[in-house]
Amino acid sequence: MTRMTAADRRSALVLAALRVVADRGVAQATTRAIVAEAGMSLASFHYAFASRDELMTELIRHVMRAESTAVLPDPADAPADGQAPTGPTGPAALRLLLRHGLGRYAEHLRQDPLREKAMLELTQYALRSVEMQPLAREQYDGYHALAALALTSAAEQSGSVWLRPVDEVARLLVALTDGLTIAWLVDRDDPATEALLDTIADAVAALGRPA
Amino acid sequence: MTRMTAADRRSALVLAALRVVADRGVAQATTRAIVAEAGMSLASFHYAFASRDELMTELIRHVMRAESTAVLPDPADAPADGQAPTGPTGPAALRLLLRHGLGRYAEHLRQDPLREKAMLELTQYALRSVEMQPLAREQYDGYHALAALALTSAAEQSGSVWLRPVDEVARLLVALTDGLTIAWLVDRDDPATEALLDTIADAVAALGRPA
DNA sequence: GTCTATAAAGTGATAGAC
DNA sequence: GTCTATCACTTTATAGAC
Repeated sequence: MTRMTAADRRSALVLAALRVVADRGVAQATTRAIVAEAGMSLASFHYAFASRDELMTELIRHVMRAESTAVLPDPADAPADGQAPTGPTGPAALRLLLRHGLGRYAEHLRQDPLREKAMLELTQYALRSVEMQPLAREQYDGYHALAALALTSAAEQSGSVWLRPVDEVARLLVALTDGLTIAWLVDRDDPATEALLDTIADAVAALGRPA
Repeated sequence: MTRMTAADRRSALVLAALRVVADRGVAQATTRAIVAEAGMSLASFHYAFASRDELMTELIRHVMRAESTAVLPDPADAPADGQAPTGPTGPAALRLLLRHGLGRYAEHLRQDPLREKAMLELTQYALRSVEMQPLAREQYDGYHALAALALTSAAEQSGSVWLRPVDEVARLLVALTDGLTIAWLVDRDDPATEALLDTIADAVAALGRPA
């Protein structure tokens, strides 16, 4: 019917696949379900992709890129590199910065739970395939680097230093977000999650001290 | 061929299904794969279970029961209820108790990574089904209760009290184990995981103080 | 009770008309 | 390039012989 470039068709199929995975899960993301969501014929799928696995690989690559930017703090909120702290400093300030960042993630999770559920499923899916496992690894390397950046920025902004290497605190932070995501997806307990965010902020802030 | 009671056959199929899920994933745990693993015919499956979903429900129920006991500390290590601390006390003792318990979990994970991968997959699977979702919720309620018990015991043993409600610290601990499990399954980075355990012990111990 | 054989539906992928 | 029609295979589940 409609003429599209192969690249446009691939990207449309990837986006449709993401919606299907989010709504119904990886197992139900069949080629037929995906082309129906994209409004294409089955043959168009195989014109754009050699196989379902090729699409899944591209899908995983796509969500990993998108996720990294989605969790990034608004650049307007961050001070320029190497600048001196502008607001209040000390342990309480560090704790507040952490609490604020965590709250933003929780809000993101509540607003689009299917998306985070899909991310977890896609990670598991990648872990089952030798070809895709490196993608999962790259993704988590990216998360760790991103968390390290955010933690360094928070320390600078609050005039603090970390008592442990920032990479280790970053791994802790990533583990915490994964864990709180699963916990919330399982019981959807908002008050418990808010309390958890407070507890996390306390615990992580205890790993810093005034510079 | 061999005569078995229906209950025996069901339990044999559940155990076979767990092996298949661990080795090849939930998606590959077809009825055929499961009966092959159990050394039965396909018809025997449907004699014992009405459907594949009925088996999966029973499998999830089974692993949840088993997991709770697997992570429990050796009763020989724990002092009797309400007893006064016997060893060293104070923040360092609390941190050491936490680090020890975390180390035991990490060892469990390293020794049987497929099992923990299967647990995560089964949780996701349960979250996709309205009938099985309550099972996931029960499982995590159980985890939280178990973690609260372990944390209370650690505080008693080290003569400490928690600065936050123990249920909140418990939720933190469960989130951390889930998160570190995913991180390790993704990159299998043992040194980073050991460092993470140290960092976790520091951060969580900071939530306690001497009684 | 346990088997073999098969039904019924779904899957990824392709052929061939246009 | 895009479609319909179909192939070859796998899936869950059942029928019916023994």
